[in-house]
Amino acid sequence: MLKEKVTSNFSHIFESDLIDEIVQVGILKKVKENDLLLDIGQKFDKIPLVLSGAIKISREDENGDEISLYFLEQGDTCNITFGSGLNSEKSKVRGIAERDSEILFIPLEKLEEWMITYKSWRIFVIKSYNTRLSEMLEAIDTLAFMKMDQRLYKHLTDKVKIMQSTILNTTHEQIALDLNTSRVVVSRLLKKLENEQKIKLFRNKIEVL
DNA sequence: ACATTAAGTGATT
DNA sequence: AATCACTTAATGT
Repeated sequence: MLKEKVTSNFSHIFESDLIDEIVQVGILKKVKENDLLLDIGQKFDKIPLVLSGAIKISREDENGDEISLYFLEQGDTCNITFGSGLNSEKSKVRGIAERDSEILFIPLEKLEEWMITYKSWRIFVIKSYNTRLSEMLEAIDTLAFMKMDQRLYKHLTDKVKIMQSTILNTTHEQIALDLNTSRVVVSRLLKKLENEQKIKLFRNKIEVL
């Protein structure tokens, strides 16, 4: 059953020997929406492969203000943990389950081993670094160049993609936290979007049209 | 019925 | 775009 899940996610990338190894050493963990998977400052000896669901990766400043950077989706891995893991550094980001998810944890030693034994693994790691860097750049662009109203709309549409639903069960307050702004600002801009017929507002609920 | 939480709004910086 | 100060609306106990 675990094997099927790994196969369906990775059979196009990994040779069957590697998939067998992944199934052998991987520890499957089912997490619920809003579960904390990895906190800032935490050490880790395992690497997560996302089999299903989505993980929100966020940063935090000295005052405890948070800002979400990007999401990990199925087939993704948190590559930041590769580098830091090998140097036994502490995590610089936080990972929270955005929805119910299945995560396969791989022990760090295996990763090093596979880097040598499996070409497909090397390629996977490099590619994953690449996509993560792209997402990072996108996050920077968003923060640096986009105004709050654009950022808000992007956030909503991103979330629709992640949740695979146009109905978002969230509050203005929660959105404000993700974007590191105030609730009042979010409320006003949402109202504007509603007037533009882009969304519909309810209590604890937003429908993106 | 009352308290709590979410959301709407004008005014000010 | 943020903050204050207040109102209104929805929901839980």
